[in-house]
Amino acid sequence: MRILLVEDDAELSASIAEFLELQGAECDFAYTGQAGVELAISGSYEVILLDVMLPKLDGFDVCAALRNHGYSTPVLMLTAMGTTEDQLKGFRAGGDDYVVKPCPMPLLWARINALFRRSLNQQALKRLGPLNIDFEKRKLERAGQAISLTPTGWKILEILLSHSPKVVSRSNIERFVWPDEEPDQGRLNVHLHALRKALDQPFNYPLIKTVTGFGVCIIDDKKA
Amino acid sequence: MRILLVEDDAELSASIAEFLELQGAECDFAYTGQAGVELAISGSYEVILLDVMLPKLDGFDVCAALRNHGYSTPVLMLTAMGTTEDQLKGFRAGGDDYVVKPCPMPLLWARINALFRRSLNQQALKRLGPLNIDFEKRKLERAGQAISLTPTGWKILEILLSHSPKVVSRSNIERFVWPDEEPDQGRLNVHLHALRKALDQPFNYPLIKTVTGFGVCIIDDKKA
DNA sequence: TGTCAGCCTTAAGACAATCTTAATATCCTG
DNA sequence: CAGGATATTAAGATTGTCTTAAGGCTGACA
Repeated sequence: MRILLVEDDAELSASIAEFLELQGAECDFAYTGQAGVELAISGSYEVILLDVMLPKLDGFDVCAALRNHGYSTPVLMLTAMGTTEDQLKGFRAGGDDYVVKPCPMPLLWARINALFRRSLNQQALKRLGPLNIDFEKRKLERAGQAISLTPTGWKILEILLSHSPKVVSRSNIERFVWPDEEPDQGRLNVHLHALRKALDQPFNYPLIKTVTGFGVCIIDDKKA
Repeated sequence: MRILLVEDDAELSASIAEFLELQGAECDFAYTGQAGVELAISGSYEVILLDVMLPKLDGFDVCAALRNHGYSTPVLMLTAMGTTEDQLKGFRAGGDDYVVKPCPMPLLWARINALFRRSLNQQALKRLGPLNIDFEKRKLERAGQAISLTPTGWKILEILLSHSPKVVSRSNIERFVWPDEEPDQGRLNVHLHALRKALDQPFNYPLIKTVTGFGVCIIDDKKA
């Protein structure tokens, strides 16, 4: 998971980043609101952590700026203040969640994951080539033909779709499907195989491709 | 990874270097800002650690000087001061990150790696002459024709591109591709050859050139 | 409470891609 | 032209991925 951390206190920033990277996230920094906006627009982050108290452009401004630019990346507001008014202000600016510093790291991580999960699910209805996906109803069709998946199959499909057409590493899939467990590629391989059996095998060309050494991706591409 | 450490406290310098070398990095020293600038310009370092408090030319000056010379090597500022103003000053001079001393070595190492990784990813250079490179999709085209690479091939291409048009020494390539292993030019030659076979051989002129005694580089230049 | 179906995990072996080694050839530089 | 540096090739080792099957777990339901 790629996270953008916008926080002017370098020390705090460092300790948060250290923790996030320990969890396997990739963390970029911005130390000013200005830089935050620029990075958020250029880079592709899955979640943005945004300190409220920043010089000049504060967290609210950054968030509002992003939303005005049409960016919907989930934003988690970080702040030392805990009053209701501030919270409301944060949400009015388009923040998706709100955490009061200092907060225990595991809590922060949980909130980040919740946000990420939610943002993925917002793609209730999706299409990819011959695929029709409805995450809410858990209905899936390829070329008009219904396909049924197991819960794990859905999760794998979910993360593959959300990154398509990029390659997703096996370890990222694992972290997404089994967030609190030891990595174990064995089972992932089995589930991947099951997913392919349901999604690709009955049809004329595969959507799920493996890129040896890097991971897998889902693309609608008859050749590749 | 080659790191330049610019720090006037010889004792601190030594202890940092000891740790870095334990992690497999190669560490050069400068004890004055002056020497730091010269080394940074002559040698090719992947990351520069820069103490802020230096006699005469201080860290900010060194960093600014480098940027003015067109050098974009990532700079990690080291300092005992932790105020917001100092941080801002560091960043305005073009520093990429900021660590407050004393900081735990593993944290320092994490930041160095994060910087390094980011600098590689910032290859906005997704193109080089007839080459189209997409690291996220792991897709590569030359003159519109798809080329597939092995993981090692990608890594070599990555470091060549990130230094282009400069020559990259074989030992630097090795350190990048096999960070925790003994150097062994044998295999590097084999992989280089494979890369050329995929990238150059099927086409009318080579992009990868060897500069005997110094290393190799990737340039789009039909003559040279 | 016992049974069953669906799902998940483990394990083992097959297969494929990639890597390394090593032996030999060729190229450069002084 | 000699010697080191680089290139080439092929075989064998290693690692990554796929496939299958058996057994375990869990929740629904009688």
